[in-house]
Amino acid sequence: MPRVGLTPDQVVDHALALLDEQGTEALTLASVAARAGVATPSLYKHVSGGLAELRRLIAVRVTDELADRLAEAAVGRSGDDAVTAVLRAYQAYATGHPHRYTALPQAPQPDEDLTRAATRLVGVIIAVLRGYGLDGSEAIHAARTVRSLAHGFASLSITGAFQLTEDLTTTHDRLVTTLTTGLRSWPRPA
Amino acid sequence: MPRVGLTPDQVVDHALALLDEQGTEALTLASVAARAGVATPSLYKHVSGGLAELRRLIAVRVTDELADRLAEAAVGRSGDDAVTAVLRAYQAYATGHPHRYTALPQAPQPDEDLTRAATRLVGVIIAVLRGYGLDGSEAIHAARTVRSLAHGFASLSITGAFQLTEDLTTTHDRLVTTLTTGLRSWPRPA
DNA sequence: CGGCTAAGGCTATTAGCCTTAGCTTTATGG
DNA sequence: CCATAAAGCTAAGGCTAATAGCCTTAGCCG
Repeated sequence: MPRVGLTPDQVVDHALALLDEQGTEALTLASVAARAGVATPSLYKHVSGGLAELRRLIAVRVTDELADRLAEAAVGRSGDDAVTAVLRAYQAYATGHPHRYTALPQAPQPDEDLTRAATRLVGVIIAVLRGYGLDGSEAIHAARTVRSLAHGFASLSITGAFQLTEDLTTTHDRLVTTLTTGLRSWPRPA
Repeated sequence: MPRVGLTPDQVVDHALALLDEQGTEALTLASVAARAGVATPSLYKHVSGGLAELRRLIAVRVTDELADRLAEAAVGRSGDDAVTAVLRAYQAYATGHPHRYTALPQAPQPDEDLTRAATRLVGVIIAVLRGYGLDGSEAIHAARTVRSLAHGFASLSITGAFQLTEDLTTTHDRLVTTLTTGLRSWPRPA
């Protein structure tokens, strides 16, 4: 039994590869173990919480990835330009890695690492909103609106909920315009 | 073995009750069968496709319910008033039946009944959009935007993705305003 | 260099799930 | 009254996650 030399990060790597290739259904400890060249119970040496923890680790990793993409898209831009770029990056990530994106919201209990990653993601949005003069509570409400639009469109388009033949890119453009218009006229506290 | 006299609809009833009470994890054929007073394999007499079909039937039922609520909310209203009422009804249904709502998007393959129910739901939105003079392709894009916002906010709020203390109702109000503003200035084909 | 310890593998086992096969009973219609 | 179809059952197979306990490797420390 040659030692494979697995680490938690490598386990997550294998899990993400399986997720990308075969979807959420195929993500089982058995399949991850097979891919890592190890018996199923051996995974518990690295991911002691079993499947639940693996899913948590995946959510953290994916949230971090997404936050990276949004941060990259925002750099060097401001205002409508920044919001547009961030929303496009969001949608590009979601459609480019549909199974990863779908695996995101299944992390139930509030976890410290996940909270940190999510906070970073929200931070990017909040930063972009400063270009509209928004901060404090109104920036929070605006950021939630941004996330709702981005997530809703991503989620619905991934699951194939938009059945008609109209171009999705056009829909996304309209959606972005709606958002930027709303942000420009966002209520300012007195 | 006294005959229970089960029907597919009753199986779905029991499944929904379990879903409401104990969440998605607890929705198994075994638990549904126990609740119906029947051995697990007997369910296949009514839901021949097993768990997959049961989930499909649930999605159809929930989509129909949601469409009903939206239609009720829209009746007798128009314009911003109608959009506001529809979005509030949407969010009220989602938060009132979080597990049902979460069970919605897992229906993978395009099913005839599900398509019919979803079409009815979209129809309510399209009808409301006529109050803004929207029809044709632009109405489709606008309806997708409406769904994205409604679904995104519902999904994120149900899963607890909004962690800060700011009032969710206020966020929803802002979100609705953003949407109505966008609809009023929606691009009209020449 | 010897030995101890901890980590990373393994097999075996349990419990629970979905699903199929085949039998038995009930209810119903002719 | 009987035949048949529907609706229940038990049994069994194959999958999953998870736990328990054993063995071996690697590395460190005296």
